[in-house]
Amino acid sequence: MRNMSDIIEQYLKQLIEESGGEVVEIKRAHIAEKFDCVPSQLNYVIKTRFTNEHGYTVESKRGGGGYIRITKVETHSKSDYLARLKQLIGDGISQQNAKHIVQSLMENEVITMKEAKIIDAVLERESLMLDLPYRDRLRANILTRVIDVILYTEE
Amino acid sequence: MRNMSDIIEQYLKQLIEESGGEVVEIKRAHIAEKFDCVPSQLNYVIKTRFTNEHGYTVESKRGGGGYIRITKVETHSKSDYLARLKQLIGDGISQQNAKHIVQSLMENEVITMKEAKIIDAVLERESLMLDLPYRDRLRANILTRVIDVILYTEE
DNA sequence: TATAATTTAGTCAAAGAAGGTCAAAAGGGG
DNA sequence: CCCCTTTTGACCTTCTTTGACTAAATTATA
Repeated sequence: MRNMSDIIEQYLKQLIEESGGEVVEIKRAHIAEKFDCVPSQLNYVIKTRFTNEHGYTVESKRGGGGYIRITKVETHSKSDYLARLKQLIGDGISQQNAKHIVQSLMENEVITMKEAKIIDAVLERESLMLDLPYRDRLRANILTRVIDVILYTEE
Repeated sequence: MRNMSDIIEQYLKQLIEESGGEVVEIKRAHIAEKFDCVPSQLNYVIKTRFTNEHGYTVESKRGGGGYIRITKVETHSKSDYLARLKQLIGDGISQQNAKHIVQSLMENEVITMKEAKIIDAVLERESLMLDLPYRDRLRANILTRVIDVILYTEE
């Protein structure tokens, strides 16, 4: 791991793993102290690596007994999971968020790495040949249809 | 060796060799300092000597903890065939012809049925949201890039 | 009980740390 | 000499780190 944010990301994922793979609750200041960084770095890590597109939900509470709770979104029902992704995509999506979704699909073993690479390649801005905001609309349209294919394809 | 670029090329290949022959990860600024050249010379070396055609894949990340990773990939055994398909596609292709190409890829076991369905879905006119003749150009562009991924993806 | 103090977490923008691009200048081989 | 390759540097984009300021909950106090 090359930087603090990556290290913290790994640490949090490990905590989730250890606690049954579903959820983890932390104290921001405590983690910050453990890794000798400012508390707001935790917010940065969460905002860039534990988004909905990545398949996580984050809740928190301030004040005494405050916490940050990161929950891994349930993906056991494939159709629910894919429906949720379609909702996230909506009618426009950035390349970055699309990549996060594809990554999530792969981590949840809905697609293979090769399939992920193919889909990623399709969704790159250089592939789509359009300017914003049309490009994000096109990307959303394509990705949604790909997800439908995945949903209706027996393996 | 007569020039800096050749020397750096050899050095990087040696690094790959030493690390098991597959991959090397460098810091651009660090290598530049070692060879006393400007950092962008590394980009030149990579762009001219570590391309896909040369059998390498390059990834990188900016910011703190950034890196450049060069991976040696085995080019696909069916590369002649894939090159021919790319030529066939040119800079425009109909949905029907695209389907034929995807079918051919599957029959030649270059892609699986699921991969074929995904690619087909991407290339349908309803996915591409454009009117002719732009749609056929977009389809050609996407399919060409997909073939490149297949070409340079380890199986 | 209302208010003040304390304890958490959130936001945002600036600074820092890489790598990328592009085009001009410099070299070298025919 | 001419053309192609290499070298160089100014400027750009992306990602990370940091800290000042803000907001919300809880706890202590008048």
